[in-house]
Order: sequence, then C-alpha cells, then structure tokens
Amino acid sequence: MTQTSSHEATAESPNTAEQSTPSRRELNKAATRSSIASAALDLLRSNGPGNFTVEDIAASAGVSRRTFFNYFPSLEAALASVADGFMDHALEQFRLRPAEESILESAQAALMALADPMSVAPMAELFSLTQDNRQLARSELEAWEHCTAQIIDAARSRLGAGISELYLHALAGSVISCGKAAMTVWFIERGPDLSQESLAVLRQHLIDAMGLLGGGFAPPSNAFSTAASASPSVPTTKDRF
Amino acid sequence: MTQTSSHEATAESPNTAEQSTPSRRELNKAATRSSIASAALDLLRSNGPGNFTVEDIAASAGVSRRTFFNYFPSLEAALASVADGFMDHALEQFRLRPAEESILESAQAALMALADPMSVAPMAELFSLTQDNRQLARSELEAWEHCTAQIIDAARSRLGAGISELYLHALAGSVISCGKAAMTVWFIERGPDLSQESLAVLRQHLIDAMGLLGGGFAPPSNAFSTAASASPSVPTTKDRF
DNA sequence: GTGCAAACTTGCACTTAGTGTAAGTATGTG
DNA sequence: CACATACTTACACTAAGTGCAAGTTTGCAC
Repeated sequence: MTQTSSHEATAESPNTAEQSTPSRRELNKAATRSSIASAALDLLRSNGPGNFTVEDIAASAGVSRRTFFNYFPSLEAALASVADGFMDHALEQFRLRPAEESILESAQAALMALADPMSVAPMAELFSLTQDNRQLARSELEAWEHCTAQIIDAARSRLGAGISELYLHALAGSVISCGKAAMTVWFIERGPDLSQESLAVLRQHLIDAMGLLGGGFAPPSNAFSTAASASPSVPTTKDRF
Repeated sequence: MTQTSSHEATAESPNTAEQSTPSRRELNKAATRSSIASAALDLLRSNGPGNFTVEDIAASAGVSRRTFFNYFPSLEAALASVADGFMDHALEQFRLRPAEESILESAQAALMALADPMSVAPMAELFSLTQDNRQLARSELEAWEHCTAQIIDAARSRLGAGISELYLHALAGSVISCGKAAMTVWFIERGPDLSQESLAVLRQHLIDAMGLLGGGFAPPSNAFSTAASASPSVPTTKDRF
C-alpha cells in the first residue's frame, strides 16, 4: 500500500542502488509487515469481519499493539494491503504497456493480467469476507480510488501534460469502474470460485466491460453486439487470450 | 442519507397517507437531525477538518453525545448527509426522466439539474473543506458508491430485469465516475467559486464528461471533436440549456 | 569486538469513537 | 387524565488511535 509508507520509519535505502542490498532492517520490517497482514487475514477468515481487534492481530503476529500501529494506521488498512498488492500489480502491468497503445487497450491488458489464480485469489477472498462490513468496504473503495489516481498519473505522463484533465479523470474513473463492475458481477455470480472456468468468466467480464466502455455503452438491446463493432480503437481483444 | 435510516427510531408514519400529517414527533426528529448536521458543518467551517469532536457537535447542537449517535453512526456521516442530500436530489431527477430516454441522456439531464447554486453550494463547500482529510474523503466515496447502487436499481427497473448486470454495473459506475471527474476537475480549476461563470464551467464539464463516455473515450488528439459526433445516442445536449 | 548512533519496539497514559442499558421525559391516543 | 410508545439522556464500558519516553536491535566505524 503506497499510502502507508508514510507510517514507516525507514525513508530510503542508504545505498544509491535501487534494490541491491535489502539490508537486515528492511528485511525485518518487510517480514513484520507481512506477518501482521497475514495474521489479520487469518483472523478475518476464522472470526469473520468485525469479530476481532487490533490487539488480537498484534498478539497473533507476535508484536505489540503499538507496533501494529507503527505499520498500519488502522485495522482495515492491514487488510487492505492485500487489495493494494493486487492493484499495484495491475498498475505495474499498465505502465509496462507500449506508449502507442490506447489507454483502454492498456487497461484491458493490465486487467487481464489479474485474472490468473495467483493474483486474484487473495483479492477474491477479501471480496468475499468483506462484503457485509462497512468499515472494510470503505477501505476497499479507498484502494480503488488510490488506483484511479495512479492511472491518471500514468495516463498523463503517457499522453503528455497537454491533455485535458477532465479527459484523464473521466477515463481513469470509468476504467476503474468497469474493472470494479466486472469483479463485482463476477463475484455475485460465482462467489469465491477460483476454478479455471470461473476465471474465464471473470476474464470475459473484464473484456466485455471494457468493450462496453469503448463502445460508449450503446443501448442495451444490442449492447454486446455493437460494443465490439462500435469501438475501432479497442478491437475486441477477445481473441488475444 | 438512506443508510442512516436504520439508525433512526421511527419506522413508518402511523397514517396510511404518505406525508399528510408529519406529526410533531417527525418534525422534532427532522429538526434535531438537521440541527446536528448544520452544527457539524459549522464546526467544520470554523475549526477545520479533524479539529473538533462529536462531543463538540452535540454540545453545539444542544443535544447529548448519545443522541448524536442515535441520529448518525459517526461524525463523518453527519457531514456526509450534506452530500447525500445533493445526490438524492440528482437521483430524484434521474428517476423523473422519461423511460424511453437513454440512460446516458437521463444521467446527463439529472446532473445538469445540480449545477445550480442552491444545489451545488453545500456540496462544493464540503468538497473544499474535505479535500485533505482521510476520514471525510472516505465518507464521500461511500456517498458516491451509494449513489451508484441507486442508479443501478433505477436503470434496472427502467430497462427490465433481463438486462445484463455487467452492463448495469459498468454503466452506472462510469456515469458516476464521470460526474465525479467533472466535479473534481471543476473544483481543482475553480475552487469553491459559485459564480454563474464558474457554474457554467461545471455544467460544461458535466456535458463534456458524458460526451466522452458516450463517445467511448475516443483517442485524446481529437477527444472533444469526436466525442459529440461519435455518440448518436447523446446528442451533445449542450444546446439544451 | 567495542562503542556509538540511528532505527525499531514496547509499555503506558491519554483522548475519542461507538455501543448497551436503564432510567427519565415528551408525545399521541383513548 | 392515564397509559403506551417514542425519544433523550447519563453512565459505564470496549476498543481505536496517538504521543512519549524508555528499552532493544542493527549498522557502521574504529
């Protein structure tokens, strides 16, 4: 989670190289952090949302309550770090796409990269465990929002600073909304089912949602048929995977 | 805010009529509620975000701390009730649109209705006072999310239950994202400026954002010129206001 | 390795959010 | 007027989140 970095004590690695020497300290910190996060996830699994406290997580992770708060600003943030990992992965994929590709294509490709079991499993689990809890749902909204902001930045640097801010904001927001919609609908239909068949459905939903967006949400009667043909810049992509 | 209704004690008015006799009780409750909300807004104005407590609000509204929590589940919710009023207004407009109109057109029309000073003033103020506070920003996200859910319902009942859920979710989410984008960009550009000129800018942003959406976010080089021509179902609407 | 400074952890004390409960006060009804 | 119901309030309690100061670990120089 990028926003929690401000709560960590280390500023930057002392060596000018980027990741040559992770240094004992950083390794320890990373270990502690992930141990807290997975303790939180375990408790979410076993006790259900709302039925455990920060103290429980800290005890289960073998640290003090105070240390928990040195790593995460709230209980929800600890759980949201799972979603953040998922989205960081997506953003990485997005930024790796060739600059000449359209934003929608890049977004679609990036989202595709998430429909594999390894990436989507923790996210799907969070989704399922989170559904009925207000606090947790909020954190998830925040994670999506954070992701939107990142896309805006990435798209701006790709398209040049001259591009309309409204275009950037509306596009990034819509892309995220469509990704969110695909996951939500998938989850409603399939629950936490991570089989190949189920993931194929998710993948198709992601494709369809982007197709709808690229097609300007042509009226529903022919929504799916026109979605592909009406969007020359997003050529269906269905056959690419 | 619709979701706070579960925290209120009254279930339904005793008389079968809808709003004939608001009854002393309901009047008192409404008065208390709005007095709490405006006390919260006053404190936000005078002290800035994060620099006042629920106890302060309760004292300022002349009720006990406990009563505050009988009306609102959190400090943020009290402030968010302002945004909720704004969005309820928009949803009302949306639902009043003729059924044969496209969803995008209806959404655009509904959003237009909000660009008048009376509606937008409290929202803009919240926006400005809220910008740098995490908790408050979360509540606002929640309000948008709530609004999205309402649009999904409204669109489903308009388009019939046979319509694809993915279509509904993606469309509603994108519409809201575009509305949010228009407001965000407007606010970045103009700050809390509610002059006629500034509102015209907001209006134009709302139109443009919906145009972009209807046009499938045609590549930026010709984003604005093609946005209108590429969306036959959303005929610019610029000349309607 | 010895020593020292910086980073990290922890316990403690404190404020505030939020909730359950039971007793009090207002409101509507016969 | 009497009575039931809705609403407010005080009180007590759990838990979130933060500041601070003392302890412990790590990195680095000698």
